[in-house]
Amino acid sequence: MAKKQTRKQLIFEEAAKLFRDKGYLATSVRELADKVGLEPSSLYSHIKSKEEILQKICFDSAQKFIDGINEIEKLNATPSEKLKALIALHITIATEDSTSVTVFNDEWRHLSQDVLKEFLVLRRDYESRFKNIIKKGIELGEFKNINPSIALYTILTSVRWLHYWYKPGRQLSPTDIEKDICTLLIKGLKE
Amino acid sequence: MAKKQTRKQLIFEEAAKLFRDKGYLATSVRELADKVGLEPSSLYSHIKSKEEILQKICFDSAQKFIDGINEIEKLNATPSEKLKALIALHITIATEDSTSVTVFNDEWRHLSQDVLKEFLVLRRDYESRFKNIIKKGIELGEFKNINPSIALYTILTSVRWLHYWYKPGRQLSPTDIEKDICTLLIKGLKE
DNA sequence: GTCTATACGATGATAGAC
DNA sequence: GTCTATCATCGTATAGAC
Repeated sequence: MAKKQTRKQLIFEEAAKLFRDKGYLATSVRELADKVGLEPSSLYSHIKSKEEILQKICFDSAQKFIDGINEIEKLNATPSEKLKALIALHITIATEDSTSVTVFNDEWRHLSQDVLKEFLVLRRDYESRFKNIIKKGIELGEFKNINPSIALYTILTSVRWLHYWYKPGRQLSPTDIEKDICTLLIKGLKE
Repeated sequence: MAKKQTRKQLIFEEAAKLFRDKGYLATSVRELADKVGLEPSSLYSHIKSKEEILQKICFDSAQKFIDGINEIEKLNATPSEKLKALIALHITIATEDSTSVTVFNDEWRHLSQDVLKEFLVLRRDYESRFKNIIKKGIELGEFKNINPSIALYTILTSVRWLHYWYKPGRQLSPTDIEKDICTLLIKGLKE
């Protein structure tokens, strides 16, 4: 049932790759049409607009992070364990679906006003929940007393290069990467 | 002598802000002209092209990082101390000149082919020198034995959110931020 | 240096035949 | 659903008068 790739799916996939490689604005509808083997106008039988594609990518990715943090919050676990799970979540999403995540990370600002607003609400909410876990850890004395926002953003962005470096064929598996990044962020680089 | 702001300087400054806020491609020459109070065509008495501005921003920023690492490599210091100095360098540049750094970070890919190539050579060289300091630290047993590339990119990107969060008026000074980020990356979040 | 006027290509998107 | 034809708009940049 989910075996056959519809043309619509193909369009979204090729668009994601182009958006990732060149950026949303630098990707033309003509170029996308070319990639999927259609005339530009034919695309519009499948999509409403170029922005519709960006919207889907951004909100689908956002949903993955939200689903992840929903599960993690439910865990009966310490803040340390939750933080580890969050880092793992980011690494999993970044390695399993690197194309979408790149677009989600870098191109969201080209969403049109109303949609952008909606997107930023989701993001702010996610960040706030992530930060609460850090705060709780500090409160309980599990974490060092550093500024929670600084910790949050440092951790959030410190996995944002993965999509650009990680290639499925590499010697390092996502698990290896996760181990090193967790070590670095939680125990520090210093021996 | 450097007191008077020339119109050319004003153009570059306003362009940097627009590129930062909207992205290079989303910024039109018409809009830039409007910001500096000129007709679009008049800009071309001061600049050769829109891309010339992007080039200047990217290469000027690159030079700051290169100057910084030049000095740090000369220090008679341990890898730990050099790493701290490198993190401080990134934070200083990101807080003192956040506009340019944002553009440098996010918009370099819109440089045209030849210039882009040149830029990537500089970046690769910088990253390689940064990585060597990490490798040396691992070799000497000062740092944990984690993958040097992972450490490099985690550290590099972990200061890349600053320009978006840091406002000169904040309660936290660049020194405070530097302290927390260094603690997090070097000693880890865990107490 | 600044202006008005404009070239001219690329853009996202639509109309309507098949 | 796909095509050809086309639109309106906007992009960077230039020409030439003042």
